[in-house]
Amino acid sequence: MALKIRKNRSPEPPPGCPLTECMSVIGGAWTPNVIWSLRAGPRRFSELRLDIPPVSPKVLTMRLRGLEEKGVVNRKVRPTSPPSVEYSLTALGEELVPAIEAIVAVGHKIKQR
Amino acid sequence: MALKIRKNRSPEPPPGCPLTECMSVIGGAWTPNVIWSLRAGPRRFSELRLDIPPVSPKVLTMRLRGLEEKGVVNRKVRPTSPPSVEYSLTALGEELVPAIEAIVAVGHKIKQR
DNA sequence: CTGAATCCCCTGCGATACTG
DNA sequence: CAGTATCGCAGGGGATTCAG
Repeated sequence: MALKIRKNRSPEPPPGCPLTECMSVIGGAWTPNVIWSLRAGPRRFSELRLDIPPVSPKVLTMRLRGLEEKGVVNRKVRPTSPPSVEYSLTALGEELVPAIEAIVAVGHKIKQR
Repeated sequence: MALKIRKNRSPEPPPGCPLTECMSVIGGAWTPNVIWSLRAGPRRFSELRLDIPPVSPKVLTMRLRGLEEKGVVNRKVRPTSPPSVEYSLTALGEELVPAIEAIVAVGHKIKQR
């Protein structure tokens, strides 16, 4: 009965390719903005929301969690009375700042047309 | 009547932001691979397909068209008997090679973990 | 050979409301 | 403050087929 087995379905380029590997890190919506914002120093959750107004808390959380588990950002919970959580770039996270900078630089060039 | 006008529906960060601007260029699936492939020199349609096997012709065309209209690649039709089209990076296109390189470099770092 | 046209599924993301 | 839960839609991208 025409049982199509499930065509490969590889929505993304082969994992293992460094290019793809990194794109999966910065590819999500708002991700570059988050990193860009963190680049200047540690930021709390709500501060990030202020830095990037249109992002919803859900997505911000998703990005932060994703980045955390990829070792790009640190999540430090401060046991204060009003809970506060501080996010910062790890060493690895710092590594991709230049990449983002390169992207921003090209962005300028593109805008100029 | 609580008519919330807003609802902006801005699936993407504000256009005008250079970061976003560039991400919209290299953000599509396979786009970085295409640029990466073109980096070494001009390539024809089918050559690109060989370079990036899993990409479908439809998507490849979409990417190429998108990149063309953003002034990143040149499309040169050769009026040969079997039609052949050559794609190459424009000056602007060359500009974003470093960005991709930076991304690839980070990709390596990430893989090493 | 280089695409254009179709179909269709899947995920990502937005919005909103609720909790510790 | 810092998230979590739920819902829903739109669009991106895969497969396949047709055309100049």
